[in-house]
Amino acid sequence: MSESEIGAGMGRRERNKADKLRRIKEAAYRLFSEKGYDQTTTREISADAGVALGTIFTYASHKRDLLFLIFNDRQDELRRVSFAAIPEDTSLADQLEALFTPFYYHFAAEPDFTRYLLRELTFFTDGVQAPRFQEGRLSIVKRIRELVEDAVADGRLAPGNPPQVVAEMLFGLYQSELRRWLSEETPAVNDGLHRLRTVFDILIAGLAGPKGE
Amino acid sequence: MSESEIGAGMGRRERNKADKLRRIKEAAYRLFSEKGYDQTTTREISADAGVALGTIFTYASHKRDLLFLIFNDRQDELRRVSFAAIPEDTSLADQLEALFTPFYYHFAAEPDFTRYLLRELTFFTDGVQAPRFQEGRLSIVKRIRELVEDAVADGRLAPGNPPQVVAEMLFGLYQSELRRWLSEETPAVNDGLHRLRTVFDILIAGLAGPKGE
DNA sequence: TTCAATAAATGAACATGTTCAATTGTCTTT
DNA sequence: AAAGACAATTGAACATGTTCATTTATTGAA
Repeated sequence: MSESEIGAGMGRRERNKADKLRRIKEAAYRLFSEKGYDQTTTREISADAGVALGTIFTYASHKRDLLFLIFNDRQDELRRVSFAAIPEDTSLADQLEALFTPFYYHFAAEPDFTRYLLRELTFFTDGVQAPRFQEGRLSIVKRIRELVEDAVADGRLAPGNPPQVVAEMLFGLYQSELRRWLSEETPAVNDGLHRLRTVFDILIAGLAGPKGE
Repeated sequence: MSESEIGAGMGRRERNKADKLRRIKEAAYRLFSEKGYDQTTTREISADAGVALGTIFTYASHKRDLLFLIFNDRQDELRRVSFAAIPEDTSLADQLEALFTPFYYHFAAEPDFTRYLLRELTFFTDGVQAPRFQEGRLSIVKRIRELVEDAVADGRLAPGNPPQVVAEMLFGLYQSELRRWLSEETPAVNDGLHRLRTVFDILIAGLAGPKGE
């Protein structure tokens, strides 16, 4: 299904394309990870992938787009795993922690790459690959919204708050926590998750406490 | 006090420097606002400011740094106004709304410039001007923390939550709201502030409601 | 198989951010 | 005032992202 899969039913043209795309992804990922995004030149990537310089720009509209090209495949798989890991019949905080855990493990394994990714993504929606990346984020917010709605439905959360707003708050807090966590030299998964859990617990319990403000 | 102020007690050298800096700031701001950050070249800025190309890079370490060079002066003033506007003897939500209101007005007046600023600032701490910008953000978090501590002290908020974490949550929510708000074509101050207020109210009241989860 | 049509790949040329050795201007000392 | 020391400025040279006219490869039709 994905354009990167090298199937048998493809003609020569498609097979060559898929192969070039794979080589470009591999070269870009390896170089970005080893030397850093800024220190890697598009010429190096093209040489390493065994394609001409211009070919890079038929697969990614610009260098930034390469980051998303690389990450999009992983994101699909990550999201699948992450959604599957959400337990039922438990608290919203438990569910959210389960949802985000795979992301923390993945990002901890490649903190440099993740930092470049986060840096380049803000307000960046043009390009060939970036829209697919943004879609992925939206689908996470959507899943969180469903969790919130379920929790409200069976009384684990109070009704009244717009579920979309609540979902965006939770995702916003995740993002700001992620940035803080990645600011550390070598972010530890447990630290990051623990802090994220704390933050979610505070939002659920509220700052005012049981008696209200 | 600020290096950009053109005082009388300066020698020729310092006066020339201050004047060049002012011209560079003005040219960069005008061009960024008119044509956008990406569409403005450093050559244009240098020509417009009446300095050589290389001179740009003695005041800003790179193009990105120009954004912070421009914004830092404004940020100082903004923060002064903003802190002064915080009312006492009222709810934390009111205080936070007052704190952030001047920022929303300022950003609404130059949404394009603000978008470039936000885009470039993530994980970006090197350069000559960027550190001062980051300091500004830290001092806002610090002020929020004080507000939280005061609110806990006189019983408007429940004790028990680490004030630093709470302050960072509030600032994180502000940032994510700001990004969402600026994603709109022409962001309206009232819409943005209303949504921010909603988000703060939800955090203060908690998702679980009075009875707890 | 041959040929036209189309898609893909190429890399030289260009655009633009950044560096730095050389130059110019300012200040301090005598 | 002159000279030496120092700071600031300069722009040519360089590095690197991106474009695009040209070339090459693949496909489907005759």
